[in-house]
Amino acid sequence: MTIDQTAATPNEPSLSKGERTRKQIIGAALELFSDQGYHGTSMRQVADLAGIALGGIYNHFDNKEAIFTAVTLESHPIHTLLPALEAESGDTLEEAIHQSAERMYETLSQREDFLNLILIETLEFNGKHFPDIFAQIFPRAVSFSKRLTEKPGDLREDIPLPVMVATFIGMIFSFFLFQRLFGTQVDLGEPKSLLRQIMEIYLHGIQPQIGEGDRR
Amino acid sequence: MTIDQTAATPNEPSLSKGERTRKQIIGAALELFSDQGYHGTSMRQVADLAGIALGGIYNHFDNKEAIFTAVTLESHPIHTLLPALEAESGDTLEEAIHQSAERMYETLSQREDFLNLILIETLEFNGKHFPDIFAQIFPRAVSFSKRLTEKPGDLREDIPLPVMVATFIGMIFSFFLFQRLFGTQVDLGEPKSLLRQIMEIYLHGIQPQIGEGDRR
DNA sequence: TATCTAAAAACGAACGTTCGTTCATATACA
DNA sequence: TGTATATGAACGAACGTTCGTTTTTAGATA
Repeated sequence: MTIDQTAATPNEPSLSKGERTRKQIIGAALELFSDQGYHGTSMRQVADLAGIALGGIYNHFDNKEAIFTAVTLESHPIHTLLPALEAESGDTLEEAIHQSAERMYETLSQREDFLNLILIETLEFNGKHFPDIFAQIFPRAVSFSKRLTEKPGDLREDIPLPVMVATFIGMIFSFFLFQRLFGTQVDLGEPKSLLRQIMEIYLHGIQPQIGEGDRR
Repeated sequence: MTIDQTAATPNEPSLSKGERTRKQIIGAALELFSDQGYHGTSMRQVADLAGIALGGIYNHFDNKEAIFTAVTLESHPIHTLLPALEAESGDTLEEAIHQSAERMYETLSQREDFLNLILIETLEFNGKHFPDIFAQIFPRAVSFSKRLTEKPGDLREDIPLPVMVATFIGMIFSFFLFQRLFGTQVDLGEPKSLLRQIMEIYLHGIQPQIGEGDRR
């Protein structure tokens, strides 16, 4: 296959027409799937929102599930979340944790679809695509945890590092889930201070039980 | 396909015929919904699994959503979970937390459907039925937290009690979610000891930072 | 206990609709 | 001009629901 050059393209997008439509379809699908679930979304809805005729979708995707797979792998909001987890910040362990949590919060609250896509994956696909997603997450989570251990502030030795990282992610996750489930029913205060309190609970468990010299 | 009822509802002669089939329908629906989601489950599947003709369902329910509502309110696994949360145990705060978590773990691991139903509720119904469910949970969670404060072992004063309880529930919840998502990908050790470690993280956040005990 | 009977429940074909997908055809682009 | 893309009607299957009918149930009568 020859690589089409077309260096004289006047328009700014280096994307071909087909690639642009493809991205439109993925964008529409992401929005609809995360809103109504996979089985609750029809191809006609995707076509309408993407501004394309129904049949045209099949010029870009073999079938409905191929669209979901593409959304999962190419446009999954996890990609916007990971940088938030990774970004360097905080001199001490406590600062790093709090700031990491806060960044994840800010990112996640702008991407409601993130939680939804994970739920779809779990519920409607039984985690079918998770190995692929996980392959992207894992190395970065490892590097995040490595960086943690380099901060001043000791970690408990009776709890493995991966468990600590998983618990951190899990707490942030359940923070959002809880708000979604019971947010209108029970008042736990302003989100940001709630998250800080939760991270306080997390923090003082991953430090030695009897205080090392650190003071916050 | 296979007609298997009687696992949860044996042929109880005290119930009228109609009530028995109604329970069969709810049981089949619970299983199917939690497996494939709401939109992913057809009335024919429900009828088959319940061992009843398609049309017969409508002698007991107005429509499909009425079945889901009935599952939510009458047969929701939350009802098997709450007693586990409540059961009295442990003399100290630490014992009570660990044992409560362990009981919830044992209950939840026998009811995979619990997590699923909550996900369906969140994703496909946007939490429509949660006010009703929450009304059942709330008083019991309050009494649980009250009992916590009566155990020997102090609680931090800079974090509200409801936040502590919500975090506890959230951590157990995310413990299951994490296993579901990444259980086959990452090894965090045997579930029971993992849960203990997570609860260790939780515990040493809700106690005073430097262990001096005076309160209440 | 045996018989009768109205209501409840079960049945499965059929309805109208919507589903995912295909197709022949038209248009746009390189 | 030839290929990629767009179109929307059409397809068969599956969807939730309805319907007329038959069977079962449970209480009243005897």
